[in-house]
Amino acid sequence: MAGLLIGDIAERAGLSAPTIRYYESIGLLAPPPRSATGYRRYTDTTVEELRFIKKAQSLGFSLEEIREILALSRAGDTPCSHVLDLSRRHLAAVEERIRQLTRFRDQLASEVKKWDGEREPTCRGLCQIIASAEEREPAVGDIELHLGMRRTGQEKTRTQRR
Amino acid sequence: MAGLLIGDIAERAGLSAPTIRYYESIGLLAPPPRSATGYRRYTDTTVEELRFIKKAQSLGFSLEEIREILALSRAGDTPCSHVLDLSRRHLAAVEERIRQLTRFRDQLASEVKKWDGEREPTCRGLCQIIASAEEREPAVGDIELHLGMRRTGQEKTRTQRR
DNA sequence: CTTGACCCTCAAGTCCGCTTGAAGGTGTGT
DNA sequence: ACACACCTTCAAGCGGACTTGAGGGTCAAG
Repeated sequence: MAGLLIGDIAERAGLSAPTIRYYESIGLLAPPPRSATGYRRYTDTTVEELRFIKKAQSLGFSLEEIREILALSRAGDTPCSHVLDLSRRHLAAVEERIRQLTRFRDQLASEVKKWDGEREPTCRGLCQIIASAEEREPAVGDIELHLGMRRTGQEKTRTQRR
Repeated sequence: MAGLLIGDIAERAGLSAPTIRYYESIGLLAPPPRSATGYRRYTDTTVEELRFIKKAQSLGFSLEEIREILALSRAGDTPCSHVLDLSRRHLAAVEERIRQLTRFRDQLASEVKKWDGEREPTCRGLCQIIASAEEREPAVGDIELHLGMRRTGQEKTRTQRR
């Protein structure tokens, strides 16, 4: 009787029950105690954890990173250069992304505004904005963040033949 | 003899040969002429197209959207409300994302700065930043852009029982 | 004429974050 | 007793953007 069913915390945290089982299966969430008949029994703290996960996710952390963060945070308040590293890498990635998106937004906004008025929108306009966008050269050791940057595959260098 | 091999344009555009074949297979890239022995023969304009694709991608357009844009752009300079729609939706998504990332950056930056000085970094700090982040409620009709926002599953409402 | 670096196709695999389905057990209201 | 909304596990599927592998052909240099 004591404890919330999986559907209850799913509803409170705003995700589905299967998702919660999935999180447990990948070690993101600790397995909760079970009732005599095998039902998972949760407490409100799990709801908090789930909300934390959702927020971290929306900020661009992957489930893997969140798992790490949660593990570290459970380990306590000890100094932790790893967390600092993680944060710094995120910060750099976020700043670069903001810079890039801002430039894109400015161009796109001015184009949309131009169209909103009298002119007929043409595809050329949009294409030119894209074409003139600064190319982002993914550097070695680039951040593997999920901030909308697609991973770029490794480019095997061709051996010169001709 | 005339024309670049797939490996050549791959190298010049900065992607892999299989990727280029893949793009062709999904109709993103027009099938090039072939040599007598079946080798794809490209020109420099394909390299330009591939670079365009890369840029559009880095700005958050999906391959599907890029396909659309390219199709429209090939159709010429004709008025096109679809492009305007597409641009406006992108603009809204980009602005929301910038807003969100900026808030996150500010918090993260101040925390990292605090740690950079004298204090010992703790995991709690990072966790608190995340926990205090504003939750993004994905609205109905939310833009399906790939700007780092994860899709949220539909939440089936539980029927009240107890 | 062999070696080795390219090219071809087609199918299948990968990663992430889930969702969906099948097959079955539980708990409560009527 | 029955319906019905829950719960369980395990397996498979999905979407996007690729990558990898198998099996085989081509072309230029040594």
